[in-house]
Amino acid sequence: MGEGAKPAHAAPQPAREEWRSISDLAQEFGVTARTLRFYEDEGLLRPVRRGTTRLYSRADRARLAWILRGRNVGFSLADIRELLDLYAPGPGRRTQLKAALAKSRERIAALEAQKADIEATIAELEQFCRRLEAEQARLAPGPAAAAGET
Amino acid sequence: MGEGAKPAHAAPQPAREEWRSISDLAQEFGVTARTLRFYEDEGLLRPVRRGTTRLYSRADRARLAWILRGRNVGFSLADIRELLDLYAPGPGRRTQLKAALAKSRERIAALEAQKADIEATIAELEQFCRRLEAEQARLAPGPAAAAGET
DNA sequence: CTTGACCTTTACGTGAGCGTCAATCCCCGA
DNA sequence: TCGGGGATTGACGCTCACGTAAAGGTCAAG
Repeated sequence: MGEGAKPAHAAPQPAREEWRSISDLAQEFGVTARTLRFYEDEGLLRPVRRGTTRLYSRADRARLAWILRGRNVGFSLADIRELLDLYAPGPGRRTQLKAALAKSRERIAALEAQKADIEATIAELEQFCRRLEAEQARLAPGPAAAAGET
Repeated sequence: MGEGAKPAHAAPQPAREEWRSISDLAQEFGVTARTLRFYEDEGLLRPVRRGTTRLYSRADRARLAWILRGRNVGFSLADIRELLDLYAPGPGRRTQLKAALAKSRERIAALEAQKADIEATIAELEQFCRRLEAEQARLAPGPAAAAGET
């Protein structure tokens, strides 16, 4: 360990924040800087600025991870924004609570269905793989070993 | 049973095929006719024609179900076409077998990852729901029962 | 001071996946 | 016979999620 020189009296803050530039963050998450700026325009991220330059905190990174997971499960960016907004400020009013609860449950139901579809697709692909393997085995030792295996 | 008049000497074919028009099929699967024509243009479906009119067989319906499931798990139409093409003609050559196997396994791996993301998202949403329910319970019986529950 | 590596904004381009006319055709029952 | 309802093929439009210049600011090293 011990990457680089540190000032002797270190660590006043409990969490060291470790800010990232946009290109660092992009590389870290396997996206482009364009994508991060786009997400900011869409209201999904709000990095702080030093001058005009964006700086991403740990919270921003966690948020980005959430966003990318949402994207990977098929959420639109609007969906993701809605869920993040839902998540963020514990909504005080009861009607809002009910609405948030309903939306969350809808999402959950849709995700369960999607999960079922994924499992079905995996099952079919695996069966297909087994068929291919059988075919492969049928071809290799079958025709009296025509081509040489050295 | 007994929908409509049938000729007396019925059922020579084992499978009755039950052809569908494009709008019937669309309604049955909850898509539009436009979508079905588009999928045909993209090489995903090949219904037979009576004159110029499309007629969809049971096989077409099964294929469509596969397509829609693929779409629902996030496959692009190009992905779906590739998988269907892979599926269809048992490719004879060993190199093709190996390639098909590799692609299938890649897909499976991606789907497993996606499934994990979905499960994680479901878990978070469920936890969020529990928080909302707790909040709800904290508001209802708390402030001396202001609004009446009859 | 210049160069180069970053950062910024603005803005137009792109591919996927359909939606939406428009014009035409064909068949079927009143 | 004449609508009317559904089928067809274009062809253009639109949204989403970015890609891709273009044109410029800033900072450190050489």
